[in-house]
Amino acid sequence: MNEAQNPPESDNSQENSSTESRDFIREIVAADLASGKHGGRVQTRFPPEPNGYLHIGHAKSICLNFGVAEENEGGRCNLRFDDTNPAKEEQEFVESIEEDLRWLGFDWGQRIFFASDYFEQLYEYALELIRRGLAYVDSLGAEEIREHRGTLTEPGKNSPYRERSVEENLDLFARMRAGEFEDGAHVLRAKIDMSSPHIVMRDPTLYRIRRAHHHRTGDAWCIYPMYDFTHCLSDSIEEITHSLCTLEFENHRPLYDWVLDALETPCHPQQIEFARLNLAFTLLSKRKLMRLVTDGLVDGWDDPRMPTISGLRRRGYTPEAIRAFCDLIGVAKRDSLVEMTPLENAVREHLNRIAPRYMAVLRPLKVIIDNYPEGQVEEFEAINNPEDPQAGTRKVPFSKELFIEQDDFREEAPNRKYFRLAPGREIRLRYAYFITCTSFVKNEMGEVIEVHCSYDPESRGGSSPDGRRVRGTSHWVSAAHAVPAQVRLYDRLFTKPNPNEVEEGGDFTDNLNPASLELLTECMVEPNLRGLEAESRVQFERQGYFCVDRDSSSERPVFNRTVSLRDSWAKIEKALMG
RNA sequence: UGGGGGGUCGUCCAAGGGUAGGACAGCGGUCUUUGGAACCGCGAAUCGGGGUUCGAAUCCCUGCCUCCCAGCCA
Repeated sequence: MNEAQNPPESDNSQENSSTESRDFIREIVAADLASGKHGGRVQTRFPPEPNGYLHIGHAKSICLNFGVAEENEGGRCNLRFDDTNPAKEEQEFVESIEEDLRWLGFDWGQRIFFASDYFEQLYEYALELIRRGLAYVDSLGAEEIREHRGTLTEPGKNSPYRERSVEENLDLFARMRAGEFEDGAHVLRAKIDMSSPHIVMRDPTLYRIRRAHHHRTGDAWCIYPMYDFTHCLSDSIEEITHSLCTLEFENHRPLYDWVLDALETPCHPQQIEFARLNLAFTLLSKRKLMRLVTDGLVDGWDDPRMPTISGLRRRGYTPEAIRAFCDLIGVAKRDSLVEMTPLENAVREHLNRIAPRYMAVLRPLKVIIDNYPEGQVEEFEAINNPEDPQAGTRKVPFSKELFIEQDDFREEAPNRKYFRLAPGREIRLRYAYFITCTSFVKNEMGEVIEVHCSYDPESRGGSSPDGRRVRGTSHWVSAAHAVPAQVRLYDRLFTKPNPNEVEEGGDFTDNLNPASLELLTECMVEPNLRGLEAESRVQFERQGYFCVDRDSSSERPVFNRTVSLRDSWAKIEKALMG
């Protein structure tokens, strides 16, 4: 939440120099600016429909639209809710969208608009279209309209109502508005060309009758304008110069231009299409994300496994990381499937710079230092962030009984490259002492439950006066001081790069990863980790970046793993095992 | 079989007739009190076939592959 107050990253400011390559959209904007095409203005807009939560795919569009505006002198970007379908839209979504946008670090000043604010104007435009003989009221049913539309390869047929007089159309349309007809009894259509090879041009529907409560206009209207009619006119009303949208709207551009050419409008914005983001192992479709939420397949829109902005936030992502990611992937027209790695890498990169370090043992194994005085407690000074000296230091208590990570001990060292604890092996406890394993204890299940060590008092602080080399360093928590915590480890939501790839008759939920959440309830963390604010982001040394969940309490902190640290030992081990 | 788009390293993005480049991933190394970070180095691509040209990722022809469109959704 506090990030919203931070100015956007300016690290890349030098990349804006003219020698840097620009994407094709910025290229067009620059050329238009140079030629004075839109009177030297740059005005974009981000036009979400409030029918779901924003996701990382929207972030791409947001960064593009707000970015293009920001980069140009006097450039502006409007926030406009495309709320023309009352059946799907809700106030909750309007609020979440604004919140996510602000959190991402964008500002639209007073320029927040709603397509529904233009309903009256839009209605006037429709009247004008009718007067010009360019629109008519069709009384065919939905089914019949579909039949008349033809197919991809066959032209459509004119509706028998196509040649109604202007007067009759005006009268009917007014009565549609007045509520004289049942839902679906009539529609207003543009009169274009039923034999057009562009299906979108075969007399597209402009208005439909729909008695539904609208989140803003309430019951004031029973007719609602369609996207194709609304969007271009809204753009024009707001004097947008460049209307950036995704590729699936490329087919609609002839209609976008037709409407604006058919009417006298303030201006004629240029629609430019770019490829939407696809992210491997997840889904970027509001409809499908909604399904995950409503079917209880995830824990709400902000489940940390969700690719939503709110999910990423709860997962521990930063706005800076998301923006850096959007920067990295670029903008083009070709379909692509972006790997998860650059996203993870972006957050690692940012968190490495800002996240304070702590020690936390996720899967504890008891270590007893036999030659350490019973009852003695020492405090060691630990560096909060080696990347940031300003972050200072903290004290961590140490005593005879500790917890280390189960992974940091083996009954037998597997190979020469293994630097961790094993009988006879010496390791360093971070910031503390060198210890050597002398023995271990197993339970009746054959599991190691206790490791005995001796320590070298000379190695206090983590280095030995004789200069002997110790390759392995383990993090640890003093048993007597440890705070029990819960940690949630997240993995990819789906098992396939493209979750939509399913067996005949199946659907995307078949590809849900059953292991996307692993709950660790026995974790032991250093006392300094108690009482952090929700959404605090930290690094657990040697493990990864974690974020304090809102379910956290000071008796029982709860952490979500944002992303693990790069783990080159895991790679070595994997390679060894073939 | 209609119309509209798109095909460049594993991935994402450049090069707009003149040495195919960057980022990420990968691999190798240096350093290291996080097997983290940082730093250094190495491999790796123009969808196919013709043509124009001294010279083609780029221009022309042709073929192939792929995405989008038949909502009273956006």
